[in-house]
Amino acid sequence: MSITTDVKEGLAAAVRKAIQAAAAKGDLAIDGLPEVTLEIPREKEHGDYATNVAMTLAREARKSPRQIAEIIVKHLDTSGSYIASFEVAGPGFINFQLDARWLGEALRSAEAEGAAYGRLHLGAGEKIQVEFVSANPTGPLHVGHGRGAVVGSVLANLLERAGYAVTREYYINDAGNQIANFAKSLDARYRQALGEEAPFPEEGYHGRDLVELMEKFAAEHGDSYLKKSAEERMAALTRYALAAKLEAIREDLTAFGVTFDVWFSEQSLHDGGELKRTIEWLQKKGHVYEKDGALWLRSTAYGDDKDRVVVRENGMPTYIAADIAYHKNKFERGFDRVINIWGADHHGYIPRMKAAAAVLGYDPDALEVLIVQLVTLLRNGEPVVMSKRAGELVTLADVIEEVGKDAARFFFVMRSADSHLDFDLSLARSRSAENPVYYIQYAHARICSILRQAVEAGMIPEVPPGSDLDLGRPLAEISPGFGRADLSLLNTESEIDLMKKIALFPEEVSQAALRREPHAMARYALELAGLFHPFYNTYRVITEDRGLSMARLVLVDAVRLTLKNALEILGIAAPGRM
RNA sequence: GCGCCUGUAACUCAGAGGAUAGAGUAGCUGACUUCUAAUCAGCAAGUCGCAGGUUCGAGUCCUGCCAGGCGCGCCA
Repeated sequence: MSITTDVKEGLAAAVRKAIQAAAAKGDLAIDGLPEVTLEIPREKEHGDYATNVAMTLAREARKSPRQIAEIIVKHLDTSGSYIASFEVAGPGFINFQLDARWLGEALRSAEAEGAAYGRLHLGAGEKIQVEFVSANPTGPLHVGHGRGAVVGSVLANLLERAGYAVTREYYINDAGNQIANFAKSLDARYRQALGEEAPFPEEGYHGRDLVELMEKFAAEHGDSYLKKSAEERMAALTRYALAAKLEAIREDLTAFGVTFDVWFSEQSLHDGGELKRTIEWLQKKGHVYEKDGALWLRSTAYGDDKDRVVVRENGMPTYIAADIAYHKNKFERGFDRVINIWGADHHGYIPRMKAAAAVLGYDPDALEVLIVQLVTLLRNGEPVVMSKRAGELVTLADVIEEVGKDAARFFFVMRSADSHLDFDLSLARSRSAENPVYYIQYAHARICSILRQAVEAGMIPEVPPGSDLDLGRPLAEISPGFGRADLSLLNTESEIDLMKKIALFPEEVSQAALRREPHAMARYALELAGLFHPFYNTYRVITEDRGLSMARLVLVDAVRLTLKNALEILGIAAPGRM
């Protein structure tokens, strides 16, 4: 799968064989084989990989960990492996030093795979749906949505790269109370646009966007809608405004590098009768009961702390009713797994939604909810004051305009989702050393610059069309000399660190995907760039020594490809010049 | 009151039970006739919220407290 997993599995197999041999000879009194795990030690002096298996065996084998480690090591067969040396150290670790050849192979596989480096087959075609953003179309997207949008889109990218069949979906809340409310707000704004003194609804949507929208509508249609019935008028205003708001949302998100495969309308569940059929099904199966004139879902039977109303006393279905129908629809579409990304203010909704999945006969674990904590917007270190009531808020579009798409995406995804996020606008905007986005992109641009120089120096014989070199292709494809480079010349600490980091990329993708931790990819990119810049400042790539130059060109090109792949997952540009 | 998230350097945060807890920023000292200084080298900075427990080993797991955020609707 990847060179690091091969190496790890090879080491684990060798250790297992040694334990087996020791047990067979009676040196170790154990039944069965323990699980052998390999880790990369924090301290370099502790080798490339280490195992703690001797410590875990101590109790069973009734010997000290160090004794056990010595016994294992005595039976260790290193032939045909990458193991160059090993030692027993500390409280009973077995540390392995590897032959540097494996790093050369890692570099070659990064080069050979190019844009596909880090593509895995973990998912084996499993179908996963990621539903995210799903912001109410009644107002503009704000910063909180921005974080959810980036976390969702990076997670979807990661899962796709890990080999899952991913569907990105946006659930449009275009039904229910809030839409009625929306309609009343629109009606008031429409009348106001026509010069009437229409009262604004108590719980209305105060945003300026609706004022502008209705001014536009009034300009287009005049007062013709005042002559129609209130019902007819509000329906028309709502249709008009929803279409406009949704289009604006779609445009904002597209500009932000966030796209969806499916836009799913809540109203369509009402219109198509799916909602009604779901409620009937729940009734037939006895998952609901009547009380106080309302219809309740027995969600406590599946771990929720109270039962939930699905149909109100007045006969109107609640939000959860539609959501149950929606999730039924999701599973019926054949998704093996459904991941929802919600803001922290919705976390209390998880148990009832899991209960709903269980009621529907699906495994509640097939429904995952990723909670994204709140965002605090800062400017010059001070919180940006926002009043939702007065309609004063910084929208996502404002943020993108102020700091740019790349910086905004990076800042939204750089922290773990369950950590509150301080988003400092002034920092994100600064084109300076403090800004981690540019740090990463600059590494990429610097490498492209080196490669351009290499073309001029005649080291790379064939130049791709355009010759700007911010291409996605590995140079190995266009330069046969790369295949012959002697990578054993890469032996400084800086170069070895870089090679190790590159080798780790597929594993990073897999872990970030499986643990649902998109921020790990941001961190990885930062760390890889953080190894490149010191290398760049210490060593020259293009020198009189042609052999060394070629080896270093392979190295920096592999860094470039890996950075580009990481940035692609993050949805951030990898510029060839800055 | 109950539930979820958070508490690690002055600040913002990494750190799936491992060995001496890391990075960036801010502070201080230095490096551009060099493949891009949007960079680099160095110095300084810690009772990992507190108290118990589990373990050969705990920032990491468990329990209880403390502090902050967010929820606990016939709103969505």
